[in-house]
Amino acid sequence: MTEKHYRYLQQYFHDLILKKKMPYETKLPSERELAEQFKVSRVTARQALQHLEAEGLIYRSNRRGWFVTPPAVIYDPANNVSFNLYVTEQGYTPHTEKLMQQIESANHKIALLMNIPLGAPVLFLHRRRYINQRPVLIEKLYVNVDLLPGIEHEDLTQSLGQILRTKYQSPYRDMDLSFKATALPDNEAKDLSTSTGQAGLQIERVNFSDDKSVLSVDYEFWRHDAVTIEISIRN
Amino acid sequence: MTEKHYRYLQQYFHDLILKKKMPYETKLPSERELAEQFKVSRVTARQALQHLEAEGLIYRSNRRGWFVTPPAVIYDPANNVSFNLYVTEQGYTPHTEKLMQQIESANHKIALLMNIPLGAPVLFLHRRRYINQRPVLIEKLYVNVDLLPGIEHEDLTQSLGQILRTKYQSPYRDMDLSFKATALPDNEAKDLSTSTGQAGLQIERVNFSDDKSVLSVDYEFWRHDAVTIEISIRN
DNA sequence: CAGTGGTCTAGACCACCAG
DNA sequence: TGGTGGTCTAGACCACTGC
Repeated sequence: MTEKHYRYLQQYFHDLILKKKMPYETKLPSERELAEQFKVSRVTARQALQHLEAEGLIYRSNRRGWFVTPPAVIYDPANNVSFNLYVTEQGYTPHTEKLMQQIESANHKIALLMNIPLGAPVLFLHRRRYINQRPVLIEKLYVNVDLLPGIEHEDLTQSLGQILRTKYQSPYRDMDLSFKATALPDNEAKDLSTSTGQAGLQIERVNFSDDKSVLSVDYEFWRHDAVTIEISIRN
Repeated sequence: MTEKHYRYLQQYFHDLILKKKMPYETKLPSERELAEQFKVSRVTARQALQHLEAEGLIYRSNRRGWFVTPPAVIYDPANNVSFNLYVTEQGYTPHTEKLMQQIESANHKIALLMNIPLGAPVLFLHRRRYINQRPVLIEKLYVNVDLLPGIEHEDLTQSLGQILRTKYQSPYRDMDLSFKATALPDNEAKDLSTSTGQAGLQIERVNFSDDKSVLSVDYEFWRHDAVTIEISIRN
């Protein structure tokens, strides 16, 4: 027996979804139903579902069930377009939720990056961002308040780049980017109402001003199936 | 009972590995041994191992066992440094294996990208690249032979960028990059001797010459735990 | 050949979500 | 409260690796 049982179930939904027979956000039958229909144990059905999840074709939401994944949004971190704008331009509906905002003391890493004293005040911003009501991104931002006085009184569900450009005449220019495919940490997985250990894409971004001082440091955790990064390098 | 059994095992090795008590490439005990030692079923032990794998702390090699993951290499696709060079510079040993090389007819997608007729000859190159004897990257390359006559007679285990620079005075300059965290396709998973559905990082790169013609199109599939992408954007 | 991970079963209870 | 996914057990056989 070289046929793997879970492959049937996987292939079945793989084909259905790619042929667009199942619209985005469609709920799949329950694991118990699938197990019965495909005459496999529930464990085997789950294995198939987990493979489909890894392929990015379906996702789970907490204990509510499995759903067909909508298309990934295309994101160019080097291009200073706000989340709200590029999501809208691609035909989706963005939404940003501020989970926390507070002035913190810079820890070692942040102090070093921003070239400020250890313990100096920085603005910490914790946001959750949605595409079509689906939470796709957790963002943790550290902002240099010395360079941007009063920033904490702005509407921080907006794009920071936007605020800097319009209110501070201090747009992002240069940046250092880092990407890593890794499991979402437990907290971020929970905030994205997915399961612990779920695959994700981690982005770190250090934003510099014209005079090369660090305006902000940005940590982003994306659902792996929600985003494709595209960057053009032009010399 | 709020304690999850698999968490004990996961935490145990998580701590051991982060405290560097287990050197890279150390083999873990077998799943059956772990199940017995931690008094859980083998299924539960496997779940813990899969979580550690998602974290990038351990990896599996075919049916040989589970091993501690070595550190990820840092890769800047925008910087024209060859694989051999940047791997070496970071203290590891690179190796490249040519799996296949042949002249093919351009399919629709490649013809469109390269702006050549459908069916025109292109050089297809299929390579596997290793870091410290561990296969980490599968590369599929399409090269514009019209612009680079004789390229098929070069030593194609070398960096293509290197060859272009030294032999053709036609270095890569501009490029379009795309990244996506996704499961490795079955063939690539097999070539990397990991399991199907394993998390990976997919990179697509279109390389342009000085006059904006397309020199090559590059598809890369990395083990997710083997690489961190770093790019600097300077305006 | 022995040992490994890969697949699979037929149950069970728990934690959480929605109505 | 009923249904969902999340966790878990104690087995079993298969496919492949390495000796």
